[in-house]
Order: sequence, then C-alpha cells, then structure tokens
Amino acid sequence: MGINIYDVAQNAKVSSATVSRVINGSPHVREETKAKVMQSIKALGYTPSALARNLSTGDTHNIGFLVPDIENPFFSMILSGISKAADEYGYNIFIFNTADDAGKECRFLEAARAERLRGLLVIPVDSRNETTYKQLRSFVQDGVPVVLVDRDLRDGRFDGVYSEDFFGSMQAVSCFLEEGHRRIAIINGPENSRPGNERWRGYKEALSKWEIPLQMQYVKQGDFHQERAYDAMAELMCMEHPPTAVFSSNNLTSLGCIRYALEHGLSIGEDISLIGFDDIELLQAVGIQLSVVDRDTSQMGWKAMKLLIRRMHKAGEDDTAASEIYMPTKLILRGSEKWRRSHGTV
Amino acid sequence: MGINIYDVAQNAKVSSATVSRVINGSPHVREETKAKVMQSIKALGYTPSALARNLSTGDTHNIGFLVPDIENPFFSMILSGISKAADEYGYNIFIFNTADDAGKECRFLEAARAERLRGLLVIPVDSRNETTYKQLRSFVQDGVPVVLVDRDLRDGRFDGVYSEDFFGSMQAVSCFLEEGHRRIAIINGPENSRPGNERWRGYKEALSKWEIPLQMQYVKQGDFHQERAYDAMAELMCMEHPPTAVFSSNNLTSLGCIRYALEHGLSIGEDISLIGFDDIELLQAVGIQLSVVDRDTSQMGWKAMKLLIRRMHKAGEDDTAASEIYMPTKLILRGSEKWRRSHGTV
DNA sequence: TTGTAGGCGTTATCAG
DNA sequence: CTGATAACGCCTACAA
Repeated sequence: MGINIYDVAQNAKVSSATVSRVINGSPHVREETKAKVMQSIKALGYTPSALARNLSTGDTHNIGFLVPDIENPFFSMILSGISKAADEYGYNIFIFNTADDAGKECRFLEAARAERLRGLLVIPVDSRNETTYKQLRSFVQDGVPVVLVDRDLRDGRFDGVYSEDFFGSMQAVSCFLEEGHRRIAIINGPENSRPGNERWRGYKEALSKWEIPLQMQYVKQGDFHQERAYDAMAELMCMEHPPTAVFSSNNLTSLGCIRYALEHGLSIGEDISLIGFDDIELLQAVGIQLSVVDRDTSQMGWKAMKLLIRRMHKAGEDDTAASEIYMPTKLILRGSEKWRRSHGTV
Repeated sequence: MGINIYDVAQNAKVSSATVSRVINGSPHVREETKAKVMQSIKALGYTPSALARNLSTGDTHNIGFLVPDIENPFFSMILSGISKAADEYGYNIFIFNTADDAGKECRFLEAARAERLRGLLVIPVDSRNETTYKQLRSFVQDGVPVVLVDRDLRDGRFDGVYSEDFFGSMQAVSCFLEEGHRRIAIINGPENSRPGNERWRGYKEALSKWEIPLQMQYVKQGDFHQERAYDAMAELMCMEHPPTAVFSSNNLTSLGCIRYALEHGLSIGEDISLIGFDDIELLQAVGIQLSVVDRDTSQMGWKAMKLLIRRMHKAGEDDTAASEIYMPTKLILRGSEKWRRSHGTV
C-alpha cells in the first residue's frame, strides 16, 4: 500500500483535514473543493485505512461471532442471519470457531479484546463455564455489548436470543400423549446447555400434566450428536417394554434415531413414533416425513445481530436490564408422530 | 477500556518501550524487569490494542474469506478447514457472505481493503466477472496474496485450490458406461463456474472415449440447486427414450434428482442410476446409498489457508508463478450406479 | 539493558 | 469553509 490521506491532500492541493472531511461527508466543504478531492481520491486509488480511523476514533465497525461448530447446519443458518443484518448496517464479522472447546473460546475472547471489537455474538461452549462468564462480563463492563444466541450462560445477566425450547418440547410430548402414547422416551441434550435443559423440562412437564409418572428408563442422556442417539435407540428398543414414541432433542440426534429405525426395519410413524427438535430440510427431499419442533433459525441470528446493534448504538445506558428474546417454535406434524397402536402394549 | 501501554509503564516504573519489548518477547529485557512488567499487565488487566499495533507495524493478522453462500454445507466445510489452519497460525478471519451477488462481492472487497487485511481467500461469485478480477489483481499487486478456492477466475493468474473435477466427472461417467449405460444424462452446473465447466468436460470426454455420440437432449442446464435439478429430472424422465443414468454435478442437484425419483416411484440403482458429485453425509443416515464423486472438502479449506500463509510469509517474491493445488477426487460406489438392465432399451 | 522520540494514518479541536 | 496540530496506542531506531 502506501498511499495515504496526505498524498491525496497534496494531489488536491488542500490539507489532510479537508480530505478527511470529504471522506466523512462533512457538510462544511465547498462543492468545488469536494469535487477536487474526490477526483484525487479516484486518481490515486485511495482507500482510507480502517485501522487508523479506528485508532483515532476508538470505534470499530467489527463484531465477533463465537460459534461451537460451523459445520453444523443449524449454526450456519444463524451465521447467515447474522451476516445479513451485519451487511445491512455495515458491520464486519470476525468468526471464531470454538469447536466446542472452552480453551479455544477463552483464547478467542482474548483475540476479540485485542481487536477492540465493538460487540460480541456468542454461542457459549459450556453454559456453566466460569471463565467464559467472567470474560464476557468484563466485556460488557467495558462497554462492549454481548448477545448470547441459543445457549445461555449461568445466571442470565446477558442479553440473549433463545427459542421457546420448553414450550416446544412440551408441545411435542403432549402431542404424543394425545396420540395415545404412554411409553415416551427422550434423547436428552447435554446438561450444560440451556436448550438441553429446557427441552428436558418440557418433557417432564408434559408427562406431569397428564399425570404420567416419569420413568427414567426411557430417559437417555445424549450429546446432540448422531452416534450417541443411535446407541440410545438401540438400548431403548431392546427393552422388554420399549417406548412407542421417542422425542429427539435436536436435529443430529433425530438422524441417529432415523438411522437406527431404518436399519432395523422399524417403520417410523407405524412401528415407532418420532418427533425431533429442529427441522432437517434434506429429509423432505428423500421422502422422510419427520414431525418436528421447528423455529426460524436464520431469524434468530438476524435478531441477535439487531439486538447487538441496538446495544452498540446506545452505549452508556449499560444498566438496562438484560433483554431476552424468545423465538416461537412451531410443531410441524408430518406423520411420524403417529403409530399403529396395535403394536404397543399400552 | 482506556488502559494503555503507558499506564502499564508507569505502574511498573519503566518506559513504554520496555513494556513493548516484554509484550513482544524481546530477549533484551532483564528477567527482573520483565517480571515487574508482567505483574503490572496482570494487575491492570492490560491487553495490547491490535489496531495500534497493526497501524504501527503495518501488518495485520487478519485475513478475509469471501463465500457465496454460508448455508451450503459444502462451503461450511471449507470454512471449517480454513478456521482450523487459521487458528493454528494465529490468524483471525473476516467472513463475508457474498450471497452469490457480484455487487456485494465488490463492496466486501472494498471493506477488505479498508481493513488492510493481510490475505484473501475467495470463492468468486462469477468466474468471468471483470470487476472482481481487477480488484483481486490489485490486491495481489499491493502485496496482499489471494487464494481462490474451488472456483477460479478467468485466466488463472491466481493461486488456487481446486479439485480434479474433470477427472472425477469422467470417472463417474465412465463407470456408467462400463455398467452398460448408453443413455446418460447430466445435470450441469452453471457455465460461469470452473467446477461446472470441468465436470461438463469430463462428461463429454468419457462419452468420446467410448465413442458414444453426445446427445444434447440428455444435457440439462442446472444451477447447482435442488429445484432446477428436480425439474430437469422431470423433463428427462418424460422423454420417449429417457436416460438410464444421470450424472448430477453437485450435492444439491443430487437431492433434486433423488426427490424426483422417490416421488415418482423410481428405485435408484434399479429403475434409474445416479451418481452425484460431492458426498451427502445425511443420506447414509436415512439409508440411501448414493454413489458419489467425493473429495475432502474441509481439507481444501485447510490447504487454501496453508497456501495463503505461505504467500503471506514470503512477501516480495510476488512474481512466483501462480501455484494451483488440485485435490484428488474419489469415486465411491454404493450401488446407485447400478440398474436393472431389462428396464432400459439399449 | 533501558529510555527518548518519531512515525503509522486518521480524526478532531482550534484558530483563522 | 479551511488549515495546523495534537491525540489515538503502539513499535522501533537511535542513544544512553
């Protein structure tokens, strides 16, 4: 590079201050000189350095996004929503793939601090991680707003965009109950994540409303990944009284369940009922009608970014209460929740 | 914020230069003073500003990644590979979702220039776009290396990481031919993309080797998306002499083909044969055995980043010839390439 | 081994 | 409306 504001000033025979004014659209510049400057800028192919500008104004247009796994389509959708809003408002995005590693998360937050990012969008690795919590708190205290997405962090003093996991889950399980199911299994999400916990709560709540006792043999701990769900299914289906319905608490676990069913000749929606959390577009293409608790994932990212922008624009008023947005879920019934009742021994 | 190198210096009773030396691990600092400084840094919670540092050294640790569609799992995998390598070498990633829009691409490149990024990884929107070409050339001339990924740009004067699309495609079609197919259709990719063109070339080459005349009625223009492929399939299967095999030139088009087949009661691997380009992990979970031309996508991102890093580390030697890396493809046969020969009229 | 001082490219505050 | 000039936070000769 090399060409700077002085070069332009010299070329246009004005001072650097004037060039700066032109760049920033100050109204106090004569049209004539403005034109001159513009011309020089074009001629020299000058692009102002955001670095210098930021240093001078102490104000970046960059935000950070910490995500546990970019390969997961769910997070890609969130990113998509974020980038849409960011683009609209002229923000750049630093992306940090924490790869579900709290250590990396910590390191990335350091990097974020060094870069003097203006705000942070984060999907924490571990809902209970003390270090993350402290780091994020200190960001907020330093006037760098933080918005959590999908997963929360401890006592909820952060802004966040979540979805109504509890309600969605309850609705799904209630649907099973109305359908006549009484032995309903759940493949749980990790305990250290808000979505995992809330969906588990919803499950219990639905049972309780129907006065069905909670039977722990139908509760399988999962990790939001396919393999574990597959194994859980195996265990469930080998029981003396296997469940007639399974509630799978995220998209990947649903796949594990489906794979097990297919491999073992179980027809979904007949031999075994299944409702998943989060839709899987691909399934439609391959003719599998999975009922799911759906939500607008991309919209979650979008809203999170919008919220962050709002916070960034009105700094100072820190001690506003944390604002939490809950995205509605929608139960989409496609048939997999049904069953051939004769098969089950109620 | 506010706390800077001078605050630390004062606290440690040394000069700012010494603090700087400590930060940058200069060997010319007495252990004693170093300890003092470190302590002050901790005590004050000081984090050096990357902005100021960059401005001073004229040297960022940030690179940019321009991607046409983050929602596409193929690109997510590339990003995953990139971020792995970036993390390893301490680079931060600016992500720009061009959303297949050349205008955005242009704007993002401007932003990248303003941010004084150290290097660029780009998957161009349009292989023939003149503006993009010029912008990227000027980056290279200014010492900002550019590495293309998957898609190229015009006359190939850029570094790039591609895959052996031509060979992979030829292999797939040859497989069909060996299997006895003679009416082989192709769902093409967009003409303005290298992968699209190369796969199309491979198709023709295979036919030509087997001295099978090219029949344009079996060639359908696609756009790498599901819908168009579905429609193409519809047209193909309604012909008097429908193809017995279809080569689908990317993952999304394969889905369109599969959806069509399933919806119309065509058994893949019996009534109709299908080979796709790029594997789709999910299909395995749902029991669909699709044969595909596979490649290590994440590895492509990784290699691209490594190449970029190499370029960034040895600036100056600009006029080295562009280095192009071609990732091998692998034909994975799972059965969908087979057919019940009786069905087709050869 | 340590300190002084100038520069990196902008913006912003004053005068004029 | 325009031009000096001092920050912004750090690095790096050059001196000491």
